[in-house]
Amino acid sequence: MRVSELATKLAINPDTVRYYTRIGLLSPRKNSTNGYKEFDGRDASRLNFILSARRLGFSIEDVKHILEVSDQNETPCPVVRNLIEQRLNETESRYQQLTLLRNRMREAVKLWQELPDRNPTGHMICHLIENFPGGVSSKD
Amino acid sequence: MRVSELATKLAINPDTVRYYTRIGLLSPRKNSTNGYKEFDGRDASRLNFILSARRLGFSIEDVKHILEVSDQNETPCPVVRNLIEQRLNETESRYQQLTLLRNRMREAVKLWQELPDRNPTGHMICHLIENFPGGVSSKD
DNA sequence: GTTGACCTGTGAGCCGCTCACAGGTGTAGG
DNA sequence: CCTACACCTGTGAGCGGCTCACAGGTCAAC
Repeated sequence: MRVSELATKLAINPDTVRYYTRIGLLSPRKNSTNGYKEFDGRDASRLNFILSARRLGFSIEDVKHILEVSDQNETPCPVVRNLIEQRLNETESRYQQLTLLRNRMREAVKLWQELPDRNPTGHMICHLIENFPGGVSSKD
Repeated sequence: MRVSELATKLAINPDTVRYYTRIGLLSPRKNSTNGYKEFDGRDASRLNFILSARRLGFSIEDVKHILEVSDQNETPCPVVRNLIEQRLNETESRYQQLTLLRNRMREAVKLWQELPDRNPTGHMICHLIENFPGGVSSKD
């Protein structure tokens, strides 16, 4: 199986397959006559694993680590349980940040419907943005 | 005012001030004897504007665009209203994605508490990850 | 033999900083 | 005047995870 066939099978970009190979997550044989990558069934399940892990929020570095353990025929499960706790914490934190951002943006859109346009002045570029609550205090 | 003083005043990294200067958002005078950047009050309010805009989810490119309009003494407000709609849409979409990811991760953590560790096999690297519901269908 | 769709490896681009580097400058203390 | 030492300079690279661009090789069908 060559790059594009594998990529099509798993519904991803061929360049992603090449990329994973480049960074050592996949190790296809190379056709000795033309140098093309040749993937087999094991490569396909390996790639399938990588994609599943990515969908669960594991980083490429995490995946690399998990594969190293598994490649030594040790169970990667403890590592996996450990890593997902960390990644979940980070995700919760990003989620909070993003929720706050979304709320600010929604509030801005709503608030700005009531406000007029204004020309910039020497110390004000856009009053909509600069007067939006939550900026750096100006009585500093 | 020099880089570090301005950075301290607005509680950001001096390198960020340098970066914004580098990409043309800020244009401090240069001290002719030593080449150091010299910021004045207008630079400070400009930077304050940039930071406020960033906190509202505008991209650097957006900020650049808004500043260009404002620098020609035109009101940037229509542009600002237009841009925030786009950014809000993108943010809502990222928010949905992140919510789904967070839910998958939480569910995985919960589900995996009931499941044992297992050694890798020829076609399975980590059953926790590969058997997690929502992966690519295997009856393909 | 020619077309045209595939393949190769490598380098760069995306975003928004942040850090590293090598060297110049400013200031306080001896 | 000399020495520390903290600051400043510009530029280049690194982060993550791809994605695209490039120049050229390969292969099947006609």
